[in-house]
Amino acid sequence: MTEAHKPGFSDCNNATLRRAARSLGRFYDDALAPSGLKSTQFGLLFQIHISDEPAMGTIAEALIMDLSALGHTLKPLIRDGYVQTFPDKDDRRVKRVRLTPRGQAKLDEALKLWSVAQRQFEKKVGAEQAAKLRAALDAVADLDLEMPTVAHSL
Amino acid sequence: MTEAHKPGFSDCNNATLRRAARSLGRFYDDALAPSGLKSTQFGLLFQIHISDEPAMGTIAEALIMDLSALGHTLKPLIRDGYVQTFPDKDDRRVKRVRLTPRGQAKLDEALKLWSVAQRQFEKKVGAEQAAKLRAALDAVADLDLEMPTVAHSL
DNA sequence: CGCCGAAAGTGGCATATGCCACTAAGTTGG
DNA sequence: CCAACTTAGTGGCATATGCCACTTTCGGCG
Repeated sequence: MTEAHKPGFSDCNNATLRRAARSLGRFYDDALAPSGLKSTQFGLLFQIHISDEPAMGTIAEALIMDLSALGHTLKPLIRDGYVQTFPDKDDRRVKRVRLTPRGQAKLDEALKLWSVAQRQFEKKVGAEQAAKLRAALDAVADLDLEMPTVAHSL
Repeated sequence: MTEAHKPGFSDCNNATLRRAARSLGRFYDDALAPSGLKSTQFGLLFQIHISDEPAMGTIAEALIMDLSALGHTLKPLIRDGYVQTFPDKDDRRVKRVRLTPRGQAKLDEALKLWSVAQRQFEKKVGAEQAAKLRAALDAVADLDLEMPTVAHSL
């Protein structure tokens, strides 16, 4: 096996992932800056766009993010008039989300900026490689990881 | 499963990366929870540990994070007595960082928890695959991405 | 030596994210 | 029908990160 057993932190999958996320996030943020959107906001707007007036829980699940975190992240977008929420007709607990016309326009604007960054990235790493990487990341994200914590089976 | 993904533009490399980071981050956070450290804090402590009383700028560079962000992230760790800072002897602008004995102990404690999560992860995706993924992520993080920004003279 | 621009941090402000406790609203079993 | 449980969000609190505007030091340079 030729390698050490001692924990080399440089081998931490999570730390490596976060580091890459900071780096790439910065790049996409810069690209989107002219639109005034952060890459996270752009992603959120897009997710709403491709869904059909999704419930908050649905969005949170798709993005694998905490429901309350989504609620917080949504606030600036609501404040700026890009999205609006409305109660589900059948279940009053459910709050659905949709883009406003202004949000749609902003998304369209951001998409142009995004595609430049996206192309730039794929030019660097290769479209094929990028696709593989995304597939790997999706696989990781969808892993059903559980801590072998003994006392947690209830 | 239950993917709310539609083909096409939802192939944003950045969004995919963040999504995976949220997912994996939670897993490692859960694993480290008994120590009271977040995975980010653990990573930071470790980085300090493997460096030799690094300057803040050095740490920020290694982790590809904003210097001011590092400063903020460091605060809870200082407050809790895990790390301490001290001025560089030759350059009074430079602030160096080191673990306190207590920080070292906490890191040791966290390392045990971390290794469980790490092993769990690698068991799921395979050590080989994990290594490849980390390599790919490091490559992405170290890419010299530049926006083909149109105008401007520096 | 004294002014100037670069380098390293700090603080403030804003968004990103999570967890927890709590409320409101469906669901279900008796 | 009502109590108990479950589901969907909210609000508060804390950390994670970034950018920008300073402030303090350093390193030149005339």
